[in-house]
Amino acid sequence: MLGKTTEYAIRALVYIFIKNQEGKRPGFKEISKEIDSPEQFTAKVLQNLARAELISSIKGRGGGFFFDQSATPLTIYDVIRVMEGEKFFSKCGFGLKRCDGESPCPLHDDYAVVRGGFFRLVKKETIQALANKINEQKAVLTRL
Amino acid sequence: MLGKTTEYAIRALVYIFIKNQEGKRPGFKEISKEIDSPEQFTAKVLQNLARAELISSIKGRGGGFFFDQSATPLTIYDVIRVMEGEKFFSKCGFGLKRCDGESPCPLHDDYAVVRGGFFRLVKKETIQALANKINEQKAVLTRL
DNA sequence: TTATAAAAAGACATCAATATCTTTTTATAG
DNA sequence: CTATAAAAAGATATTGATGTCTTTTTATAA
Repeated sequence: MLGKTTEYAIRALVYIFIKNQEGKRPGFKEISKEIDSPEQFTAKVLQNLARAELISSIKGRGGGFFFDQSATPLTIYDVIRVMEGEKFFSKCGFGLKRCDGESPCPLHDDYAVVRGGFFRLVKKETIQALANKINEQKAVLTRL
Repeated sequence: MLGKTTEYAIRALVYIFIKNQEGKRPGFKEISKEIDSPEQFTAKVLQNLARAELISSIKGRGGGFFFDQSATPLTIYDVIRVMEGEKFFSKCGFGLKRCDGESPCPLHDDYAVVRGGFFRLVKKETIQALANKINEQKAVLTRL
């Protein structure tokens, strides 16, 4: 479903948020270790997230990654949009270049329902909500 | 969602079924032309489908691809299973190696619902049903 | 029995996603 | 200032998915 790049992004963001709550700004080495992702590749992912302004970063001693205090909760939707692009949510399940109510593929109607469910999920869930589940030990961030 | 390989497979199977209804056995050149897919690559996909016995093929003059008369309707699920492998339906949406009720990722419950919807869709829909939609002009097989 | 049509098979090519390595820039501590 | 810690950037490597080309096998028609 989601690419590894996006999975790393979501896991990294959750971890960053959790550490931020403790008043810390983790760096990419710590993050990649904790979320079980390749170090340098994770650095690139974090760069992209920072460039897209989903997080902020500070270079140099004592630097790292963090969410702005003022920031509103970040939806999974926003992360996917940045990492995979907007078309991710509209691609035809049957592979047609164009597919809509006008000229639908034979899966169109059924697929629209499933996709709608996915869309609602990612619009509802936020990095902060996921972090809370981890904090409350209702879910885990990694499993090796 | 699905790889191109799987998309080609589904479109090809629908086309083959439609032609079979007319008493014909299309070859890969005709198929790839009609479903807008690369010729040689489609030949490989069809080989795989034949090896997996989702369709049959006959070599030589007058040969081509076809469904056994006796065959029961073929679900999209079966096609995906052959093309993408069984794990396609159980992969964690968060990217964890292990993720279940026991030790869930923070997306697990919500994701299970969406995935369940997808699962039911592909278990319900069949190549034959999709072909009927095309025949009844309720849907299209290609759009260039 | 030979020519031809078609799928099967094998080898190779391309491209995007994923991953690593090295160098540069920036900030801070001492 | 200088050493050090950290992110940013650039270059390169690997891998898997996708795609192409060529040869081989098999069946049929003439």
